[in-house]
Amino acid sequence: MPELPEVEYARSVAERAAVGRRVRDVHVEEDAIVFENLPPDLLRKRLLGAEVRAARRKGKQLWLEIGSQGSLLIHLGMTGHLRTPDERRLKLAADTPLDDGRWPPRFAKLHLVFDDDGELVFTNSRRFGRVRWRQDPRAESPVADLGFDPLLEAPSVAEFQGMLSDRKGVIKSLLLNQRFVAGVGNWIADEVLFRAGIDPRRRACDLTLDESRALHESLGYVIEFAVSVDADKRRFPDDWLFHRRWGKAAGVTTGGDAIEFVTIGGRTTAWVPSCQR
DNA sequence: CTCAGTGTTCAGTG
DNA sequence: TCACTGAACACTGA
Repeated sequence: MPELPEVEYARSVAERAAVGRRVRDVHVEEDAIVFENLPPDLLRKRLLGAEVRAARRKGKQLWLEIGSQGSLLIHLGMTGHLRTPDERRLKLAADTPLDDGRWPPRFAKLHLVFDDDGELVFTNSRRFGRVRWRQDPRAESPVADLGFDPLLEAPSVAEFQGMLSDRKGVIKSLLLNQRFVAGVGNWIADEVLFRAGIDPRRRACDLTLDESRALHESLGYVIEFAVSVDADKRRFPDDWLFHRRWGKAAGVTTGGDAIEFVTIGGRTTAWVPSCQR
């Protein structure tokens, strides 16, 4: 479930299953919310017989280039996945109770079948995900409105320090602002601030140069590590706050420091007052 | 039964 | 106009 590392994994799943293939069959669920203004017949017409040329991503936005006409732009929302029969077995079978082994999976919204008999399914149980058509995604909303992607185009430390000094909002909220940095969600924002030792309630422009540098470093580290293990949370390092903010292990870090919760920008924020100033 | 939630948008405020 | 905040959205699972 989708912050940048999960979306990057979904992109790689789509790349392996779809790129270089032609679409032989399309099943579209009737869903005016998820498909916005995209009528099922039109979507089917655009996809059928077309070749998938590439699978790309910026922030949490993911798109498949379809022939030379345009791209199928997908946002996973809070509960979206891209599934293939293999991927389901290999990685995510144990990941969510929604995955009970059936194929096509529950909550399938779009089901593509390719000329090599491969398949790709977009699922979305709570319907915050979106499927859109864009001629040139990078030049149009919402991709055009995104800030930098920390994996693809991270600014230098000096540039990042300058960007922070221009912002007077709360740092946790700024990290969640996709127009500032694309791909950071609630748990990554908390993890990054924990690692950098910064109180999530601080104003961005009040951070010292050392703190800004630490934040730049931790943003790169957390995202690159999570991507390197295919966003598999079981492989995240033990000392990450991630493992300690929910469930039975919640409440105390591996170092023995108390974890507290506060609402910032409408989101539950986990932080460690004794380590974050 | 109630409520939180790995996300985004939009109305309202300063 | 800009920056920012908080509510609303849809629905499952705890």
